[in-house]
Amino acid sequence: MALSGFPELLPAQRFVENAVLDRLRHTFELHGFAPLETRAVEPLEQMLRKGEIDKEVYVLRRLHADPDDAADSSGLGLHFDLTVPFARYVLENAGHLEFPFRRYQIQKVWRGERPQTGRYREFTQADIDVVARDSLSFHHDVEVARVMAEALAALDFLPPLRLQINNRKLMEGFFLGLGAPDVPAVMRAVDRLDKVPSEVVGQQLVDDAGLTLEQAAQCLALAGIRSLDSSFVSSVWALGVSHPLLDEGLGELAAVIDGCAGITSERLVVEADLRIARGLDYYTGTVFETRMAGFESLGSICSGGRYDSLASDGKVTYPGVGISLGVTRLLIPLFQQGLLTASRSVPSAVLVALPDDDARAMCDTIAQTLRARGIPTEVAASPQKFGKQIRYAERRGIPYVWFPGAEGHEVKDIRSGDQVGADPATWTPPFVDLQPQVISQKVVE
RNA sequence: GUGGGUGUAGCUCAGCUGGUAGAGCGCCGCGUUGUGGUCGCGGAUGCCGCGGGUUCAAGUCCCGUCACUCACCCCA
Repeated sequence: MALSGFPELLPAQRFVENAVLDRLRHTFELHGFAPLETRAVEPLEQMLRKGEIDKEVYVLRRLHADPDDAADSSGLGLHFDLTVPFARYVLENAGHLEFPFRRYQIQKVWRGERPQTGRYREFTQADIDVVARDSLSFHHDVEVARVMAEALAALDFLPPLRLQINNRKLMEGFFLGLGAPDVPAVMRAVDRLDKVPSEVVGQQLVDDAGLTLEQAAQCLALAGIRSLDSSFVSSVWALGVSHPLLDEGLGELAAVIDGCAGITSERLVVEADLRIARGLDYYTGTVFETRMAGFESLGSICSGGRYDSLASDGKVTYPGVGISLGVTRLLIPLFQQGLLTASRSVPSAVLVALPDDDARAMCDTIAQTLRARGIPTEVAASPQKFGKQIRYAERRGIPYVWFPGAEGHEVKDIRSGDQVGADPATWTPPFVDLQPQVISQKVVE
């Protein structure tokens, strides 16, 4: 019985997911990010500090706990992201960590939401963050963007991606320079631009954020600016608004965009997009979102940003910058549309056919000889007709069937039908056949 | 949490104004007596989501319920 929102994968899909996780780990470690895993549960008060997501937290309770006894409640919940647990971890282990501390964390998280395509109750996130004590150099904003961009580019079987970057200081400075009375309200309205038509947002800017029609038009003009290089700066200047915070934000965003120059390919675009706002209010500077071509309705599949007070113990503040990839959100829709799978559903590259039960020992020896040389091999379960055994391999995508013989062995590539004499001590399949390969299909319209 | 849609074979679905369940794909077998795929022939498979009601009779109508799904909210 499938539980909605708690996806379970078939073996070929899990293989693809493993390939994604392997490549992410590889890229993150290549940049020196340390591996980290935190416990699955956090104290409720820890999680409820940020945002209004309290309803979404799965609470932990003993089956035999007395529901009427408040003291029997564990006070624990499953973590709903990896940022808040990381903040708690940094505070607890500050004495053992070297700052700036760079870590990656790939784990399941849980949210008690209503499931939908791209929205799950249990899903995997891959986070990278850099956190420092007291102050964090701005160049880490660039670093985080570059590392994730590189990691995304390494997932070369995905549809084209668009990493969109903006800056909260830029937006706030612009809104302040414009004379907006309620900056957060402006932010919320602009954040809805990808959901509702700009006329509606414009009306909301007037009605809810208290802007004049002219000010609202300026905000929409700002949100319409995007560029693949730092040319957005002059576009903003052309709007004639000035504020110190605006200049600071423009400088930071230009630095991030320039810092990512050279990463852009036909598969991954990095651009400044001044409509990106992010709902979460703890971001204070750089903000990231990522969209996947053909899957825009999923929203962002990789987001994050700069937060100046990720954690604080009262005396010391730990600012950070990070970005989080929604591995599950990314993969499940591709699986559902049949755009992504693996070349086979089992690791085996070779099936050793079993002529009869007496031959099992010999077949096991052949298999062991192949395995010793790194070739994943299984022996047929029963001495069925060879046609059946070949079909067994075909169903699973196993590319080779090995036929033992008294005078000599033969191995058949069942895709081509080619069958040749072979020695288990020396025969080696092409490298690509050793492991299942990720297969991606182009979107067909 | 709010609002819409849908629940029939392993999968995708069809089943008219109620008369006791079908197709395609897949699966199994045979043709092919130890080498699959193509082709041909044959075969198996259903608490028609669950509970109740109306009726001589319910997959079909009514009520309830659960599940799935889409949108809002929010977000990876």
